[in-house]
Amino acid sequence: MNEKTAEHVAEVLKAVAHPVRLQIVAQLEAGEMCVGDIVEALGGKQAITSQQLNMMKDKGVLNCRRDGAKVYYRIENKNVIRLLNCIYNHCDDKKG
Amino acid sequence: MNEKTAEHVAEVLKAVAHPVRLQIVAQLEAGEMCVGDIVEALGGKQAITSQQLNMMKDKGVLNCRRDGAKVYYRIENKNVIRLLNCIYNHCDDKKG
DNA sequence: TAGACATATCGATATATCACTATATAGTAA
DNA sequence: TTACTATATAGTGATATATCGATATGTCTA
Repeated sequence: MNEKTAEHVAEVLKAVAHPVRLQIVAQLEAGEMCVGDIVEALGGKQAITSQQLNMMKDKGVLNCRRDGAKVYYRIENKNVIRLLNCIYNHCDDKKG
Repeated sequence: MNEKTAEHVAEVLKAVAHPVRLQIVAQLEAGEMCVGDIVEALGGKQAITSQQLNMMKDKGVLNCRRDGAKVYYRIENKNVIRLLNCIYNHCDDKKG
């Protein structure tokens, strides 16, 4: 793996390498959600959740659209889903 | 995803979410290597490489065995390889 | 317009990570 | 033992990240 690729990949991985951000992505796997619903679903704080959503959007993991007062986030980088599946397998392996 | 799982997964992701550590893992995909050879292959510094190897070992990503004066590291968490493949696919997608 | 609600941003602080030098430890060979 | 090679660890300062309360911005409705 060349250095440029490594740096880009590390960026994407860092974007999701956080407990709350992983849970956000897991939530969004089922479909887009607005900020308020994500906050409620995960029991987080509004400001922090918004920051994390924006951060993942900046890194290309998520994208969003505004509908009236609400902003709906969705997974933009579909490979993140595959990544999550790899991780779930890992957890299964550790159990078995 | 429950919080406990999310925390564990985030730990593993953080362990590889670094350009040099990604390159180390990519190197080790072909088989075990001793520290000195990894240092030489990636052009890093001895101390830093050793720290990163130990860090990934602590997180369960790598494991090692001593053979005389040399210490050979290998990938312990095979799912990290699958993870890398997901990532490579991601890069391909971005190009195409 | 005012007021309510949804989301984003600011500014401070705490903590974590990074790369680095110097040094310590472990093993080999004389 | 000494000298040498291989690897690990300690201590430091710079930078990055996390979290927080407070506040700003955007959108709707009346």
